[in-house]
Amino acid sequence: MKKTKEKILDTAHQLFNEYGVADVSLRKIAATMNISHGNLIYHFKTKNDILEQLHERILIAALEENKRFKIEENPIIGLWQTAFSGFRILYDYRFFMIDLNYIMRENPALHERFKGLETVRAEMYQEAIDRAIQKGLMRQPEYSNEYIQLIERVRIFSDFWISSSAIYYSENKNKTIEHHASLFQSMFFPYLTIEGKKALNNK
Amino acid sequence: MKKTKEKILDTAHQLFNEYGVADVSLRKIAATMNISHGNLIYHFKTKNDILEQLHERILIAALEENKRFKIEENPIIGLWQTAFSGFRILYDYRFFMIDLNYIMRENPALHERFKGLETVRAEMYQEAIDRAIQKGLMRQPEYSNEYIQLIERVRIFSDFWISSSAIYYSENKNKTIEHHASLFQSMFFPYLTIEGKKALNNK
DNA sequence: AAAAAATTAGTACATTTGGTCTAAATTTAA
DNA sequence: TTAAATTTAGACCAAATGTACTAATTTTTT
Repeated sequence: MKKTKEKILDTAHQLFNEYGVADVSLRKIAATMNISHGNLIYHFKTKNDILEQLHERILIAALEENKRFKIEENPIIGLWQTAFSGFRILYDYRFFMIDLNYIMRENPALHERFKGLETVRAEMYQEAIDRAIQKGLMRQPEYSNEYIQLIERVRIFSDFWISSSAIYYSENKNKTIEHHASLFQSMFFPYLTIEGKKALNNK
Repeated sequence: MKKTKEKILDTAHQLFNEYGVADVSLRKIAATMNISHGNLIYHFKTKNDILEQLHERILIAALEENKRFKIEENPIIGLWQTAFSGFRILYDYRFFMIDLNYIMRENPALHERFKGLETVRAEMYQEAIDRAIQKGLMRQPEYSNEYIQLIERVRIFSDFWISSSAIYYSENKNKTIEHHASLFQSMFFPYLTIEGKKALNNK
């Protein structure tokens, strides 16, 4: 009977998105779902425990969403697909990215975990770009760390486009995601070869 | 006799950088500087009042720093100079960028002000790029909104490189700033013409 | 020097929060 | 059906916070 546990996570998720992590207390969560404070504490001792569980949910959701795509022979398109599916998930859990620094500060374990995952992601990007160069879809680098810089800029964009949109836009979900997906693509555009661009237009 | 007022701002500034805005209370500020709580309240009713004053300080410091540079004939270099001088100031007030979303959420007036300033900045960037194209330093856009997208990506980078560095780096100030200044430049690199690149190397 | 204004310390109060504990109620297992 | 385990409600406490207020002290003005 883990219904309550799940409902706590659902409620916390919703309140975090609405008010920000810092402004939501365990008591507020309990009050919102009409259970006693003691009951909530029985399931989750601290807010950090809830955040860790929600982070697990994010990872699982992202993994699930990613499975829906078949393997792409064009590494750039494959990379975009992975990124976009992540975009949708993260938007649903946008409190996590908006309050990223706050969460990392309060929860060192999550901080380390998050950094580790980003390392994996960077390696994946590096491999995709290498393959794209081999296939003649992206040009050779003009200086040694050109693509390392691109990857880091892509990481920063991926980590903070939601924060940015929270400040500058208040549009609906789909518009916001599409807009930033387009921005994401535009980061790669100048590095594509003629063939690389052609391959995208045929899609 | 505004010594106390100034000292409150100094202390708040330092504590915000160290612990984050959400975790610093008015009482903590007063305790840190050994004045009574009532005294602090006399000068600043709320934390938002302090934040607004600190934001003023940021703007003034950025303006001052910017004056130190003479006008550049190369619009790209001019743009970089402005950006880098802003980088240094913002790093000193990094709490503001790290807790940007939190601050904007709690303080709608500051939120509007911040958005307004970003609009001005975007226009400045657009003008610099136009001039760079006219001078043959940057290439023509390959599609209609290519440079609008670049500018938005630059904005996101400028707003959040400090947040990113807080998560991924714990190095010293100068190294961090130099690293991200280099990343900033690399955003423009693929759009420069041969002449544009030459003009930079001669610097 | 005296009066007025500004600054400062200190007290008191209501709220919120995290944390602990107990007893009742409910569910599960024997 | 009864016993054991789990879940839930509710009370209690201590710490922190914002807010309001008063009185003392210091500074400035006249």
